[in-house]
Amino acid sequence: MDQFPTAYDPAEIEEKWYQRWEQAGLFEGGKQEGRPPYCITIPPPNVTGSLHMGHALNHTIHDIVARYKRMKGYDVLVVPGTDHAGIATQVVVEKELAREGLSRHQLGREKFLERVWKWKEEYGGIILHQMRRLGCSYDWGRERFTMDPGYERAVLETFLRLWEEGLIYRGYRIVNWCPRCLTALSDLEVEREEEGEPGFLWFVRYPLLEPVGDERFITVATTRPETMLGDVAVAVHPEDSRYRHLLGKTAVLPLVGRYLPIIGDEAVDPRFGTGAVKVTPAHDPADFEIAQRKNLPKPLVMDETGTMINVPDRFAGLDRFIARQEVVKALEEEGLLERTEDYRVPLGRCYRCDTVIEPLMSLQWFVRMEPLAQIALTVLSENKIEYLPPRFLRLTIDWLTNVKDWCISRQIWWGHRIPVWYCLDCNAGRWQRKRYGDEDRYHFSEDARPFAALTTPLSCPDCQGTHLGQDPDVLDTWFSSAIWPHAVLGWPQETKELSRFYPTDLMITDRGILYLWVARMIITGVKFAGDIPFRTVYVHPTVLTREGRRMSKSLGTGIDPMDLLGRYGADGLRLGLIVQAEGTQDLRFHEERLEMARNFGKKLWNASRFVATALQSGPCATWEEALARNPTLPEAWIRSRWQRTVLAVGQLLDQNDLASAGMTLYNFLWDDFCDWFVEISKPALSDSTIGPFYRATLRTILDSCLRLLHPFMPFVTEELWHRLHFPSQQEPFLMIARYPTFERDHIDEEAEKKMAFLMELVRRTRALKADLGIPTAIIPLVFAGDEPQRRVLEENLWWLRFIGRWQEVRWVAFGQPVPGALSESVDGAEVYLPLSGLGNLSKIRERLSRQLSDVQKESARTRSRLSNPQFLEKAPQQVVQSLKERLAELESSQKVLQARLSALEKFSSEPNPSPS
RNA sequence: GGGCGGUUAGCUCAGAGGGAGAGCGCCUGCCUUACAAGCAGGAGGUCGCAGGUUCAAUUCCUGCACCGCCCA
Repeated sequence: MDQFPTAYDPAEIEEKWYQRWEQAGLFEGGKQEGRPPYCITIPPPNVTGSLHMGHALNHTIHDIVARYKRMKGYDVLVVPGTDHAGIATQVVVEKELAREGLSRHQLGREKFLERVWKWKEEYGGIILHQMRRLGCSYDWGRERFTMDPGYERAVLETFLRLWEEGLIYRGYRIVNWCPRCLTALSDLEVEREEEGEPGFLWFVRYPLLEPVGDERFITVATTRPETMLGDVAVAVHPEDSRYRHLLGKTAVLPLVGRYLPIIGDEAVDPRFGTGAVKVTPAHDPADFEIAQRKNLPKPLVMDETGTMINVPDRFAGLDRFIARQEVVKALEEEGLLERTEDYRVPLGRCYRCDTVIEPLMSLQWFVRMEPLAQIALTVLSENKIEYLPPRFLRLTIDWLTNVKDWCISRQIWWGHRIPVWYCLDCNAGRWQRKRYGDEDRYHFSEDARPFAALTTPLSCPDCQGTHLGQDPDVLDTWFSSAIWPHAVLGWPQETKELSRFYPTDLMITDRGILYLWVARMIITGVKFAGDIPFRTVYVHPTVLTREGRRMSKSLGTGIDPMDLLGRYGADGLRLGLIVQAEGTQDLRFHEERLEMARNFGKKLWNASRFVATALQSGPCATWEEALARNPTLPEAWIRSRWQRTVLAVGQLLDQNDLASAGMTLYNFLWDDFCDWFVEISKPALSDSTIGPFYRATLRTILDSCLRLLHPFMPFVTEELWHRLHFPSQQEPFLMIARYPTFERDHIDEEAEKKMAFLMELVRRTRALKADLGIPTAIIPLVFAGDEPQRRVLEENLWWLRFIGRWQEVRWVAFGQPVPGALSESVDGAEVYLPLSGLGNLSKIRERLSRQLSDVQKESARTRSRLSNPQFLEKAPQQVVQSLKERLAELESSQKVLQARLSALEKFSSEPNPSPS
């Protein structure tokens, strides 16, 4: 055997085994036709990203499941990949350019895209590399990127099919607009402070065209006064008695002079401000809706850069925030500003550049969602997809039921360009060319006639003209990730991957993208790939800080998992993270759990080192020989406990309760195996009769536990498995060894009961000695018990003596006084510690009194319950019976405790008791 | 405003209609020949509050409070 180092260095072995696994092709899926397929496609992270704690947990789960299924005999395929992350990536490269004093417009679209690709080739692999360090056993040969040529084909195909069904349209809507990135953003790309940001609420008087009684104004409140220049109405709640008499009257827009009808609309919140609001359809989503309902015009007063347009000269060309100040100043001058209040303004900010988002009406492409949502609702209502935890199914159904149309266009360059063209001749007058720096951007008006094509068309299908202009927009990144599971398997081609691995089995994700991503995958999967994309959606907890706050780089609350990995090893990070991910709770990350996991790795290492040494210390029986023989009690016990662990871990993993599975292994290995069986085996190993069989048991159970634990801690288990050279090693790697299966024959309740008795005996005598302050002393023992107890004690004295530090054991009959001794009772048996000298008795007295009072309280409670006639009548007989038995036990132990206490008094009055 | 989740030991969390659990932390004693990242022993909780159902509620129901998330 190689030298077995006393210390265990994760860094070295992790690197080594990952390379060997990969070289041996163990990560590759789809190579074992004879086995049932099991497939997961990972949620593709942003190509610009690096691993954060959420990813670390997500991929720990992925890999535990993948390794478990592989060892269970599945042909496992995990497809990794990255998402091109349109805006995020574009911004990163733009920043790089800015450092060179360049802008993307100076470069031009094509050159800029070349730069982004170059950047992607250089840095885009970082996050996948970090997954490798975590130990992820993914099929790297099948890595996909959402802008790969094949994938792009699938994206365009999807667009075209939706187009042909008339599910894609173009129109004016309010979108989240970033005036710096010059693009629309999805809700997910907008960050909002829960409480809003500090700002003001301005109360502005709008003069009435004709006074109504004494009233000459209607006052509206607004947080964005500059947008008033685009007002088309004043609205109040139709039931609002304060304003009912003004409905149908006309106000005059200050600074502009436009006439504004005063209208009633249910959407107005009477509690906001004065209850009267200005209606600015092109710059507010709620106002847009009102304008739709009431057929009002929607004038734009701001362009895409946030500059004021179509406004009086005084404000034209001003930036929106300057314009705000100017408008307020002008209102003051005209005496129309009633007052100003401090106010928390609900603002959105661009998640990439932090610019304040402008709700802006703009011409965008949309997917008509209602008919598509129906597809998903059908499969969900048929329970074809299991959600864990199940409540997320209902939330998804709710979302789909009230789904809104999906804005899929983005005004950026990096992404899948929308495959739509316009004939410049046929659409003469419906387009204009605008210059942004060096960029020519075509703007096609709403009534321009587009056509879609999979590849760049050469001529107009109508006039055969060749002056074509492509729509400048690219698709929302989520449009391409919505087809991820079937697209990575080769769709639209009918690949053998698709037929073998689709539908996939598991989608592991955070709840944050349940709607924007998971629900959409279900839609496209069913619609285009003909079946659900995955059978189970596993929603794992969100990783929070120890204080329960979100982890984010900008808040400075983020923790770098790679740093943790360096300090605790990949195994420590994995186990330490997964045991925190219990239930449906969010996970408040505690580094202490990583410490626990790392200590456990060390414990496992040392236990294995012990077993290795033990195997060298004498002959080892084969497992078959060990089974053929009548086992000693500790052997029968540990086998039984071991099999219960095998059973529990398997069941827990099948239920995706990875945290409990991990802790079950932790507890068995640490408590039962290390603390008891390894200790018991020490005296056994030097015995030539049973030594060989103990070696066999140590070896077999350790082998089994390394297998059980491998999905959680792949590196250290693989290393140890090779160091120990188990005879069971038919496979070249633990990673592909067979996962243990439950063997009922080893379950031995009798042995467990007997061992529980002996273990308790050991614990009680140890506690007694600890209370006396002589924990390590080797002392004699007197025992009074029934025949079976006496027999089991006698048969096991060889190790009990060692483990309990008992000198000798003497037998007495029940009730026979043992002078000068302290006693404890276990299961009705009495054990006495005759003492030659006095330790400190106060602790014992304290403990006895506490126990006595506990028992007294408990028996009083039990007695009163048993004296309740209704309880006796209505409760199940079983319950009544067990309570009666319990009362008897309590009463007898009460007597024993009392006797022991009074003996103690006597004991302390004899200064020098001599052991009898 | 609507919906959902949570409230159990100092911390993080399991649990179950009839005797309160784990890990970490804490206290005490130990370098006992696998392991001090360890071993042994120990302390610590009217299970958020108020009602209700039940022979029996920390567990089921209702309301409330507080924390968090999602949607508007």
